[in-house]
Amino acid sequence: MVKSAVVQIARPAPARRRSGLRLRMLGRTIANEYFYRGGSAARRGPTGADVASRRISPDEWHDYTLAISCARRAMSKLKRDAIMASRRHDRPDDDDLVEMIEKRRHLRAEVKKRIGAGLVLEPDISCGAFVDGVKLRGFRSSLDPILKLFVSKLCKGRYTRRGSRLPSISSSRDKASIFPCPSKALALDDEYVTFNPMMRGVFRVDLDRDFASTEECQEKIRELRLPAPNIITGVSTSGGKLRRPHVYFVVKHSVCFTGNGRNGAKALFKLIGTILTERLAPLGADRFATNTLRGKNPLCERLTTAVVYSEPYSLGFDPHGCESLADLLDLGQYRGKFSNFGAAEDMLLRDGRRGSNAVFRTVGRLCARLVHEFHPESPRRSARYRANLVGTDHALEDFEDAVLRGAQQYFEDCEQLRRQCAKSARYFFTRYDARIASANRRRGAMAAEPEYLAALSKREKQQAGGRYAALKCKEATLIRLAVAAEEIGHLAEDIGVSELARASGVSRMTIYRHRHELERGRYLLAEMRENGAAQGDHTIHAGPTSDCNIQCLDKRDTGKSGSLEEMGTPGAEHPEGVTQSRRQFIKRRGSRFMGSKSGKVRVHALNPVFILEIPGGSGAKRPRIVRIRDDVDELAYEAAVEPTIRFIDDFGRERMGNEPVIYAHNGAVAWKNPDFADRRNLNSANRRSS
DNA sequence: CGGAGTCTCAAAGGCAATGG
DNA sequence: CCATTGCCTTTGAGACTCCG
Repeated sequence: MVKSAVVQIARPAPARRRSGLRLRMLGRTIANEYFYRGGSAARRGPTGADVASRRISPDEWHDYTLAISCARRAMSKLKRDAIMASRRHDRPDDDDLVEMIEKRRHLRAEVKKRIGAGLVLEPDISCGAFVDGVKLRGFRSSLDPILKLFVSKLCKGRYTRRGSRLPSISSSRDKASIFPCPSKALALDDEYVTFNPMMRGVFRVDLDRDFASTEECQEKIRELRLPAPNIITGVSTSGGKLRRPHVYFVVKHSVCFTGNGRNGAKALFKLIGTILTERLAPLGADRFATNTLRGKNPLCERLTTAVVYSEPYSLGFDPHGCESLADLLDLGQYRGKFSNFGAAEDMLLRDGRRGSNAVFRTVGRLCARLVHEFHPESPRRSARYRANLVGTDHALEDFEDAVLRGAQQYFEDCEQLRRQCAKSARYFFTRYDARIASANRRRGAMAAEPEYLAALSKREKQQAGGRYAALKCKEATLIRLAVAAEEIGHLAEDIGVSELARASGVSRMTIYRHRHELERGRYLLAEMRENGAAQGDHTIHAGPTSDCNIQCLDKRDTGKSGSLEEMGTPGAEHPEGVTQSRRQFIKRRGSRFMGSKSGKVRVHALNPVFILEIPGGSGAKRPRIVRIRDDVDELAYEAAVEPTIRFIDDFGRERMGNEPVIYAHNGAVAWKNPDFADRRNLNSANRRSS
């Protein structure tokens, strides 16, 4: 028994990965270190024969694979040894091992059966509705690229989380009992799945009401002036109603939610999730949703899935053509309206009322906070629009008024307050730089503006970083000058240039440059001391801070941006009332499932052309293309659905072998896979589908 | 002669991204 | 993780002129 276990353990292929020469070198070094046998094992890893002939024991094999895994994760030797020791400690004994191997063998067989023979669904009650049975092959995710992307937002089947040997994907037949499933392929047949909590790329909104159809659901969402969801999933009742659907928005690049993830991107992700729920509240979205990391599974064959928009979104601006949710939702208007945003600043303002120069400080903070709302170069679109409409001078006046109104909440109205407000407002307005504007400069270039930084391209971020660095450099010089002047005992303006240069250690030229900003240096010094005192830090360091919160959102997409072609605006395509929409042709890249010739699809997030609906149960064999817009002319419409029809062809071949593939167009006209063209079948299918 | 003021240009220096 | 690139101002050396 034990011997057979040994042989089984050795079955996995030797760790000859093609992931790089360096990796192999590292693995080999460690292999040598741990169990050098002076022969082939060290060079190419142990084989089954090695193990069988007892030249390498199962324990050693475990050590070997674990050592390689540690090396791949670039661990220190100390940590590696600790992990290996702990693994040795709780390694299963031989009987457990045999059981484990049996389980895995069974699992592999299940997966093989699912992929090969297909899925047999028994008639059953699913999510509170009866669904009839059906036999299907293949996976629903083959039908549309967005479904595949959705799958990538789930955990892998096994061993995804470091330090955890538990399967990380969970699935279940109902909402209440979720259980871990060791295979992703099998988990995707269940009604509920859990998303990857570490890399989040899916927004799930739960709509707690029934809809007559998916078209109605999409229509209601459109009426709320929201971008089209990528996927709508629910169960169809016998009356054809869509019951309590889950609405999904999928983001192309997931946001890292581990400890190392950037706070800006996390904040933006959470904010967008909150806003989507808030805006969908009229349709029954639960804004106190308990777990947004679990949702109805669009790939489950019992549920009805509608693909409304098959291009993924991005959080902020994406140079490669993904439409930005921040843009489509007009995030600027929500600033300060949700918890965590603006609350801390309110506290600062309240606390700032004490002290000798309270007016000066409070007005300054008010200005810093409000200037974004009025400046013509503000990152906020609404502010830019308004400022350009009324003109810069008028915007400045408005800004002064707003600051005064704000200050009156904290201080008695008097001439001195008005003067201070006007002076500070002018100061902030004239020195406003949108690229480095931030509510809290000490935190880095654009840390307090998640919606803004996400909207920047890589180049723009670099530019902003450069400007920010330069600004900090200048401020450091100003502070040095202020410190030197203080040591001399006069105002910097009253000290000779050469003397001040000698005292401060900067060049004369630099002092000439900053002659008119010496006062600002004093202000910065005072501010720095104040902040330092608040944090119990009495050393003065004028250097820049290093904790910038910038998440690279376009890091991995270095491919050619050739998939995006800006085109003219055809009249038939014009969505009324949607003024800022960008119309694009997005060319889908060809792949195995999309057909060999990729077509051009005219799509837009605010007004998609059609919905691809895959019903649950036996209806899964009959996907429907539902037209949801009347203002598109026939030719444009045909061009839009054509690639999708191609996908369905491939999908159908995979799913049903030689059975005819039927898909209804708009619920009335049916096309059939031309390979199986048969007029008679087509007509009967048409009757069945309508 | 030394301080004040001006100009030019290359180097510095910090931030963000990238690639191995 | 680390070296490197790209980016953007600031900075400083050095040269020059003017003036008391």
